[in-house]
Amino acid sequence: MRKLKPQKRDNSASPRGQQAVAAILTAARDVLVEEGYPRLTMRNVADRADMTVGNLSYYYANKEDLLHDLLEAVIQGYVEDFDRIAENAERTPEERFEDLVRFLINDLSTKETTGFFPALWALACHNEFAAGEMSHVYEIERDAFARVITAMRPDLPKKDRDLLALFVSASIEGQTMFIGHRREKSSAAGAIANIAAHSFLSLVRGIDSAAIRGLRIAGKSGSKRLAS
Amino acid sequence: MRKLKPQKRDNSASPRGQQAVAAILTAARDVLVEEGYPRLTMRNVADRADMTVGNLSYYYANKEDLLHDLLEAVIQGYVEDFDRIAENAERTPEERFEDLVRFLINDLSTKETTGFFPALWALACHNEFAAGEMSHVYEIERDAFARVITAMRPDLPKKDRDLLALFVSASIEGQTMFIGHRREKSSAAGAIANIAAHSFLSLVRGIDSAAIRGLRIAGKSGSKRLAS
DNA sequence: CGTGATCTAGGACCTTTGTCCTATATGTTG
DNA sequence: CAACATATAGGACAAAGGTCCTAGATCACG
Repeated sequence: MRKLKPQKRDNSASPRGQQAVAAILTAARDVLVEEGYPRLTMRNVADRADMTVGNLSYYYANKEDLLHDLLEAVIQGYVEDFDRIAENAERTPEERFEDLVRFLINDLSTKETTGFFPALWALACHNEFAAGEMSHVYEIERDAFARVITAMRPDLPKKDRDLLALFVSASIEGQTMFIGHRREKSSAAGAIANIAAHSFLSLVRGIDSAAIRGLRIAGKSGSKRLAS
Repeated sequence: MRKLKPQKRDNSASPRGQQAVAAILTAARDVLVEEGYPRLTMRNVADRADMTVGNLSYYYANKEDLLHDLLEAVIQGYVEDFDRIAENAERTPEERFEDLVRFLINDLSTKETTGFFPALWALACHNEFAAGEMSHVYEIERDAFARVITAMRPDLPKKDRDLLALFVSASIEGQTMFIGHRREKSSAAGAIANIAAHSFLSLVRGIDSAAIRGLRIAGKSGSKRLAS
């Protein structure tokens, strides 16, 4: 949230000020993505935004406020993307499902996503606000999946559809560290997208509630669990 | 790596010293897991190990060395687990595959895993050594999967088996943030484990190279991609 | 033009942190 | 016991970082 000094409101947000705030948030995002959270310092952000610490602290009186606005702004960008895709009325549910999977996996390869999300996950472990923002963006993502899955499998209870959405969404996120921007397996991104589309589509098409509750069936010996 | 002063070798590692190093590494891991990387300071580690910074710096002259030993030690623990399971000769390949999936998902719920890995992922983005350790542990994990997949699907080319191992391994890691220790969906861990076992088993049993290369087949309209 | 709001630079400050040094303590070994 | 390696505490030091303050610059507008 913009700085609120006792005597000044940020209601104004004059054009110059808005531009400065935008530059600050972009600079902050770049620092976070390119150098990591420990290097996200007021001075580093100010330098990258071509201003001084003194000026930065005119807009953001403390680091916490800056981090809040930064997370909010970045998360908001992703939220808008999800909604746009999930609502594409020109596609069948199965097509929309595959669109979502491929869009998300494709997005993992961008420098911003590969750099931002691992930082967010780590931050969310010990920062209440980051945890909330993370919760928010993934709720939107799962909801997008859940709507499409509902169209594909109206027979499944809502609880099971939500679980499928959770599983698919989480599975896709997990690819980040491996096929993300400049990662070891980034050349496999295309094949992984194909496997993911195939695997998740088959899963949603074919699974039944019994399997989710762990009642074994098709072609397997009864599962004797490992001693943990 | 233990401190090597010019005049002293660490070849000795006397019993008292070994104990101190163990206490330091445990303390460091706890700080990282419970408070996050930014709070992993020499003083915090020393406090938790019930010693002074001066004494800590006798064992670790700098933070980088401490971080190296910490990551190495934690990673080594996981590596040993994977090998133990993948080599269990009493189980069929499909059983071993399911064992691996369920073991990994089960492990996500531990405080150590839920806290350590997100920190490692973020660290690996900008720290060469962390990237190497992360690469190492996942190589072992994928290799465990790849061996079992080879037994299940000897007909598939090695390249495809490796891709399946990558996809499965990454998908499981992605569950961490959601069903991990004290996470929003941790109560769904059991159902997610069932879905994962079902989904990944079906995938490995049924996929063919054509699907991995993106040649559409079963029951779908040809894929017109989204404009990115 | 001039007056008030907005913006900016520069620096001061205090705390945290990594690193280092020295004086003791503790243990081991001849 | 004497001598030596090992271990520990306590503090010093500089660098980095978050925060704050003040003096100007810039700008909108009457």
